[in-house]
Amino acid sequence: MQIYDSVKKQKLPFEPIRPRKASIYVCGPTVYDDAHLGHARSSLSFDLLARTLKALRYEVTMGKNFTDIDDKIIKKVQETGKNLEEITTYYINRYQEDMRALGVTDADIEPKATESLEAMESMIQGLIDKDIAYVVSSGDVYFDTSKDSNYGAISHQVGKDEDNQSRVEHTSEKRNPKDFALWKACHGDNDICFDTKFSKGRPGWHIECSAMIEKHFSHTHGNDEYSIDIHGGGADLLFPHHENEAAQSRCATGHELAKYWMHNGFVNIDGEKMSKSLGNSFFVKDALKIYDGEILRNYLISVHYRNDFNFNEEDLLNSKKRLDKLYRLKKRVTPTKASKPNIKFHKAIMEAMSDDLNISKALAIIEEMISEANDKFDENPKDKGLKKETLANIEFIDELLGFGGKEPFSYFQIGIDESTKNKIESLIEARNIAKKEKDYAKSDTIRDELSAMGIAIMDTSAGTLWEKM
RNA sequence: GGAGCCAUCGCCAAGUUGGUAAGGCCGUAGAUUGCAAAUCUGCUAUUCACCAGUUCGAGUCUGGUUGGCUCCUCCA
Repeated sequence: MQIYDSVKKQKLPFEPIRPRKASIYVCGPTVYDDAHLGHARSSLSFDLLARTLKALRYEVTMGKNFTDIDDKIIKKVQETGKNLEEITTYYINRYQEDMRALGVTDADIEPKATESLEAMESMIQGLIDKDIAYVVSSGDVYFDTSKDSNYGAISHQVGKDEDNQSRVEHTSEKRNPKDFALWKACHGDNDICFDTKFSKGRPGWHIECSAMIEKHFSHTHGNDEYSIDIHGGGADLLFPHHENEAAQSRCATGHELAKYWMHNGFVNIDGEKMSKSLGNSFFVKDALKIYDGEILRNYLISVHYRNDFNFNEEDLLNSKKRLDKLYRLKKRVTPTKASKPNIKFHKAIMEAMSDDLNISKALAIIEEMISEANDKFDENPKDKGLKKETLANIEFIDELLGFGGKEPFSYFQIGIDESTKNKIESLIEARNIAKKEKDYAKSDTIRDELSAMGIAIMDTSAGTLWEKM
């Protein structure tokens, strides 16, 4: 397995800390709103990574956090009058609903920040004791970046000159402009805070990941050089979030946070960055109202995870056509029992995915498999051995890439109710009778009627089949 | 001001340590079909934004130009 390490900026062979084991931690969402397509893509990228590692027989432990204490959540609490837990539970549930609809496998560990406050407190206290962190008069606790000689190793973008036009706000009590908050003291009565030895307040954004990784993963790795194998997240998190995480953990624990760092690219909508200010945020929930989760998944994983993704309907439809082809092939082999996937096919796909998740190559290999199988079935529609193997191929695709797992006839009938189905069936029957009597005018009229209903039909050796267009 | 990324057929998009351009969509010609649809077959980039260099050889390396984009502030 080769993965691209965005810190070392090169593809590296994956050599886990512990043989045959892979620990992955991905930065999850801050739960103050519904998940948008960007969350989906990040989730999907690392889902693909975990699936690939599992297929390579690694024992994968996947962790993904929920940031459930944060300024924006508090703002929501104040706006709605609901309490913190009501809000975060609501959005966590909705997030999980969405990700499951997209076929994302649940993480093994899904820690919440509010459940890890002791771990954060002790990590911060440790840093204060070492004089790497300091408490200012307001009660805020800052990390002293000048105490970490490796600060900047992750993002490579910490300049030596302090007089650059950085947009970091200058707080007079900070020792260095780059210092960041580990703990924010509470402000006013409406604030939500927790008591600690240093002050009443709440955690800064970066500390939670460090603390949660330490809490949930460190015991599995003991005194190794690294806490976890792979740390992932969106490309925007590289700086400052991951830089700061790495610095805290390094200074608090004496070992590096992660052996490999991976970052996924952004989702743009019709060429524009998705953002609230542009009014083009696309929530997964809204997308799911229009498109089936499997179709969305298939589309969102079709571009390499490191590239930016430009979401638009034309490409989505293109991607859906590719999925349709897979399911039409599945129709041709249904019903049958799967045997074993074709060895060459299996190997080729695994090789592609082992190369830093080369999904484009994998998809191309699938296209070849589909067209080869169709070709053979055109010659011999009853090739039992091939049917079993083809089904096994498709099941393998489903397990590794997470699509193609539906019953093929129902795939083409998503969103059509029973009574419509019955109507379609009887129209097809009437058309077949007309065809038998060579009354083509009538049979064509019926076909037009069906197509007006959005139903396409196809006469095959196995009878007349229909699909939702 | 600083750090970094990208530019391959009408569209989406691969391209390993440099060796002579995957795949899909669209289009088109044919097989099949009562006609369609589905399926299959053929065709569809002497060329990789531009310029210069290294090399026997460069989409792939180096330098420069142009054009997009991201981060440095909450952000997947």
